[in-house]
Amino acid sequence: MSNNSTRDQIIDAADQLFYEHGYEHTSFKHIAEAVQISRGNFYYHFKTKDEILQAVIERRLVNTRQMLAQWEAEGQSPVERIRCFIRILIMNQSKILRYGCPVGTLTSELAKLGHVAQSDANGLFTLFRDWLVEQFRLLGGGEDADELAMHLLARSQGVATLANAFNDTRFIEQEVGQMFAWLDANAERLAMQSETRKEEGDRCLS
Amino acid sequence: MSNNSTRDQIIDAADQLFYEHGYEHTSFKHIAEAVQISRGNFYYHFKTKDEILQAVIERRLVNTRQMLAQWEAEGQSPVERIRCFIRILIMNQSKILRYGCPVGTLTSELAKLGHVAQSDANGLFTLFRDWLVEQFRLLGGGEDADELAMHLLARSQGVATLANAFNDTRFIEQEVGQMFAWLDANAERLAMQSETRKEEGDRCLS
DNA sequence: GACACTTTAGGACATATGTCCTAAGCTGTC
DNA sequence: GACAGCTTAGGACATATGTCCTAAAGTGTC
Repeated sequence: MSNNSTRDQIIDAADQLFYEHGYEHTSFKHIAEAVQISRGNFYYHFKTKDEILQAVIERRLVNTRQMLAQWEAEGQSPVERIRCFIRILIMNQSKILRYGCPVGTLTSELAKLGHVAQSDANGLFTLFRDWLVEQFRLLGGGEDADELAMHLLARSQGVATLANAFNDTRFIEQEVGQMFAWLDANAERLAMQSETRKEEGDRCLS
Repeated sequence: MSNNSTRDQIIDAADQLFYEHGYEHTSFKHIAEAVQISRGNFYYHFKTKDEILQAVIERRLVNTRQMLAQWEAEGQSPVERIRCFIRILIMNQSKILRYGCPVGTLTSELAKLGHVAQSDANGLFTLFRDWLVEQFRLLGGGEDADELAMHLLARSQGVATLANAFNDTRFIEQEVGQMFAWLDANAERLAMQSETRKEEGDRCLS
């Protein structure tokens, strides 16, 4: 999706800097220096700071969609796919310890700034939410699928925030273990429920 | 704790503005205008922006300690006290929907800025953490008390972050209900465990 | 009323920032 | 080689910001 064009390099650098130092605290100059181009050149590609933010969010949306699609393509069970989601906390451990969750911290900042792009950034959350809802539905979650999805999303957000504040690796591992257990328990419960429902259906038919 | 002195008014205004718009996005001018004083007068009370942040954090620490002490003074059971903590999400609902958790968003921002006051802000988390640990210990949590405290802290953080992003009141209520249930289940479990331990002790004595 | 101390007002100053302009360099096509 | 279009460099410009200075106003004490 991203080649080596100046424009893409700018988005890459901005993406990283926004994550590490926040949107507001990142200036044109910072980004230009990171890419080693002049501010004038920068302006040629992006007229305003909002434009870069927009591009960064769009790239993140694309990358996230791609990641979710890959998890699906790997053809595992819904439970295994949800485990992939939980495992992000482990995979991105060191970054999370230092800068928190890229999605959560960005939406929080934009909410405080009253920035117009806030709803676009929220789209990142929605992406994960909808995907998780789909997985829980496949597990037989039915009406509860959204509640389960939001619950898991919230758990991982909280873990990222506290792990960042306390700089605590062990806490992440601890909570990830609990989330796995929670997932297994719910998967089993939902399987049993749909089993029961099937039997009831059979009884009605006979 | 806070009287009506100019200094206190400044801290009040800064506290609120830092929460609503973020530390970096709040300028000397914003605060001065909120208090309706000149920038010169402002400078008389606080030489640097860091000094105001320090004062705001200290005030928050004092207020939080006071709140926790009050929960204890009301002389209820540890479970009821922990419920007070969970209920913050309900009490401060409208603010959380708009600006997220005051503690979590501040520590996140300071972490990104690499600000020296980050550790002081983390003290706010530590305050809640230690207090919760104490409550869970009273419930018989023993070794697990810290894990339970951190878990609850993380859950409420996650709820605040997502409620803010999705501007969703119902989600807060939903999750608060689940946290209450989680608390009751754990309180019961811990009570049974310490009961068993007591019986084992009795058996050893006999 | 004189004096010392605290508090306030208003603006100075250097720096940083977002935005914008102009001229030069590069690249491919005829 | 000429030309057009894309890309880049460098700096201009107005504004905002954190910090700092000086003078005046207010306040209480003797």
